[in-house]
Amino acid sequence: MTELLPKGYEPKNVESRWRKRWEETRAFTPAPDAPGEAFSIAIPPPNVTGALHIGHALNLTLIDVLCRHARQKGKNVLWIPGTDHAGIATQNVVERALAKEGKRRQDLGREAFVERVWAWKEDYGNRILDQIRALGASVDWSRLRFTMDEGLSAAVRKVFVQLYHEGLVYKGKYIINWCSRCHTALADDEVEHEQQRGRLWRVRYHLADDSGSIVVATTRPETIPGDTAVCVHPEDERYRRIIGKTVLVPILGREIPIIADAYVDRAFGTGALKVTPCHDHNDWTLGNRHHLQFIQAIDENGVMTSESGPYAGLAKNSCREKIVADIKAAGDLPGAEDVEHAVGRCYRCHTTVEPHVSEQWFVAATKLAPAARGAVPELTRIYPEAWVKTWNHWLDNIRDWCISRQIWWGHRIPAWTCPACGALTVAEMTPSACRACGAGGLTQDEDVLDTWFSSALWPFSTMGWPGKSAELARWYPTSVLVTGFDILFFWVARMMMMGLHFMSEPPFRHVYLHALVRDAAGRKMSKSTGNVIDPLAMIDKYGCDALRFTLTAFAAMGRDIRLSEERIEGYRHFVNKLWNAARFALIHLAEMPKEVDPAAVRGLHNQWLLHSLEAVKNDMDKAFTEYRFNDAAQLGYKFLWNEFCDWHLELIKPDLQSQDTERVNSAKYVLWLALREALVLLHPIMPFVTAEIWQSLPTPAGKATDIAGEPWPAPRPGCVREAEARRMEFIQEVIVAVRTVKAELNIAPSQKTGLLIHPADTRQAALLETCREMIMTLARLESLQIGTLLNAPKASASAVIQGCQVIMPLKGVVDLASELTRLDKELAKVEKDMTAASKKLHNESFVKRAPEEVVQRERDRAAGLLDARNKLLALKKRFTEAFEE
RNA sequence: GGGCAGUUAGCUCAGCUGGUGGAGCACCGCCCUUACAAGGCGGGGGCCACAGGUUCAAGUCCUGUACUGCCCACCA
Repeated sequence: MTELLPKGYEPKNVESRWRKRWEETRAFTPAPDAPGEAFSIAIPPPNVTGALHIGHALNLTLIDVLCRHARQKGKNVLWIPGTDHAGIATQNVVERALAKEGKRRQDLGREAFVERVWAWKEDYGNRILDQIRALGASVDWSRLRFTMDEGLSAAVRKVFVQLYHEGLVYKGKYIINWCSRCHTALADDEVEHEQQRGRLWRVRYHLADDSGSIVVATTRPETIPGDTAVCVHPEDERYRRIIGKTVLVPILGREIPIIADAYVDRAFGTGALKVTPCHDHNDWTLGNRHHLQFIQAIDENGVMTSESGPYAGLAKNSCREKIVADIKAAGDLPGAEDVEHAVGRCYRCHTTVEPHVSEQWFVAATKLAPAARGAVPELTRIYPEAWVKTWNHWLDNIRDWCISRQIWWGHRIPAWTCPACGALTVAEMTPSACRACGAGGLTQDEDVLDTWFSSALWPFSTMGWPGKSAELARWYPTSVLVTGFDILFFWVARMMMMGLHFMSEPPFRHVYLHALVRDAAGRKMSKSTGNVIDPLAMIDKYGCDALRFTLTAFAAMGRDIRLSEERIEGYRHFVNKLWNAARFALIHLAEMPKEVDPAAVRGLHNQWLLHSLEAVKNDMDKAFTEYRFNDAAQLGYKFLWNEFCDWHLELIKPDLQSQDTERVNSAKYVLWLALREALVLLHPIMPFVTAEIWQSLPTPAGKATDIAGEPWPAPRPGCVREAEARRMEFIQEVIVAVRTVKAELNIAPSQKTGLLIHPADTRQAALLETCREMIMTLARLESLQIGTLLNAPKASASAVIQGCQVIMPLKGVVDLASELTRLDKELAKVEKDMTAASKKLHNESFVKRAPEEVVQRERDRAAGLLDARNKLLALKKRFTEAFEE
């Protein structure tokens, strides 16, 4: 005996109960030797910096939908959860927290500071795990990972050491991007370029031999103390004769050469460029090509160095003001103009990034990239495909990846320097002696690795690599990577490079890049704009299933999602609709109904619903497999609401009251079957409400089970019945026609009327006769005659459906004029369609060149329209006569 | 400067390989019909951004234009 569900769906208790149950029964902890095709997904590990945002909610929902669907399809599914230590980002938030106590990390010292970050990680990391739970993510908690846990750290060291010995990791002095606030080097893609208004100054450099001068254009006059050349285009007639001469650096008076290089754009500025190899990426290249001097004028704190003469000790911005003033005073500033130019900013703290020369560690991405590029699309497919071009372009133009960071939170670089001979020892374990000379007392490199270095190993490091784990054997490569396109390069490309190199197989078969979640106005959500939608608050307010359904329904490939609270509220109605449909069903399914053969079930409406069910089963399955999440959601929505609730539940109501037990059984069994399967179809998207209802449904075995373990319903070919479905649709059209007539004539739906139907042929007549009760109930009729309209009163409202005439006698109260307007409207529509059809059919080339089947369809249509028009005209004539009488 | 998306009903968006333009929300009207008013039933509303082209036939394919958004890029 099942209990009645409460009147309204209350998500809170239901959700927490199921969360707990699934975790306790280890429902999502797969055994490597369990049967089924392997299916695995590595979670994009959220940063332990703060709370999950709506983008995470989208990401986790989509992954969960795929995982639950894969389980339904009998696959052996592994979804490993975890979090990322997020080097710079986490260090920054902890430093900010420290600042509130008036402390800096240096006050604590490295060890104490790192401990403090670990404490933060415990706290916030756990909050994030709870949020993953809240979203209903069916992850395997027994395999939880963190990028800095022991196993993953071992993987990091192993990878670093091996790449070092292969020459794919190297240390070198290069120009890198320096954030003076985070006090660390950044990789190229950690710099965000932003158009900014700036000023372009023209500065005169005098020739050393006093034979003239050359004017260069610069946006960064504070770098003048670092100038080691002036560069012009070799074919620039204006400067040709002075190439090779020397000029004096303004104010400082240092003598530097004029060089020529085709890199210079003659049309820009004055066509002459000052070269500062230590403070500009291009100038660095020029400096190397022309063997220039390298002078560091700005230090890592953004302060002018001793090389800057009178400006030493000034902050770079003050230096700029002062040097411009000084040059102007010297009469060597012939002009200045406003320009738009790109400025690099730190992606973590938005401080302007300074190109800086220093010794750093690099991964030879240039050598690893070709394999990664080649893997797509043969070994790994990217969805949507539009991203493949971007992928290729990025990998083709890649530069070596700077991986050392001058911060404290992260994987310390496993490289030690010998105090005796200065040699480097790179090893997985702390070495006791120098590799070169055997001396002891080695000191470890102070730097840590870029956070993306460990993320790059995630798909295999989480499965136990470098050990030979059962997980790796069973589940690597992962089936699909689901992530936002914003980390395509940071993460996806690097995983590909590392995966191919260390596992000889790509880390994933598919990459599904989902959109960004924006606000209703299309703006990026951010705390500063104040337009964030907090997923937890939404779950609290509307329930997890409503949020999940909304995100799924909006996840159309290749398009951003504009989300607003109203949308979530809207889909909550759908969750509730399902709930109430189930309540109705349960009233009649107190006990398991007697089984009937679905392929031989009685009743056109039952056959129709089972036919629809076959279609939606098939279509949704396909949509899930092809990552068309929005289609899957919509298919489920339509089936449940429009077909199951709006039609079928209404159609079986008379059955359920019937004395005919076979009829009652058929209705109940189809109701049971359709609801049951609909729940399974919707379960990947709405796990909680479906689990709760499922549990209340009777089963043949008599006891409640867990829908999470229920397979995707098998196809039932015997239920595919095109002809019966078409017939049912005809009956529906008739019913809608009656309702429309009533509504438009302002007859209350509840007011029962009589009806006369004149079928177009005997086949229709028979069909209508079998569906007499359905029509009477759903159209709310007090009487129904099926036959000729000879004895119909002339004062009748009418409609024509597939040649079938539907006549509703009007009683005194009804407004006769509005029926005339209605008929005219109907006629106008038919005539418009007729004109279009006949125009087509009178077009010789159409008849001659279009496929026969298209032409025939058009002919049939025209014939149908003509018939409808004639019948409507006749009806109108009768009606008009009645009106006149 | 290059590249990639997008432009369809008031709003947010579907529309696959070309063959009578859809959904949800919003709006209007009638209904508390015993699962659901978070509901039922019905309705109005679109020269599918613009201009060409291919085709018997174009929202759909091609070319160009205009906006919008994103990505990449060393023009000081």
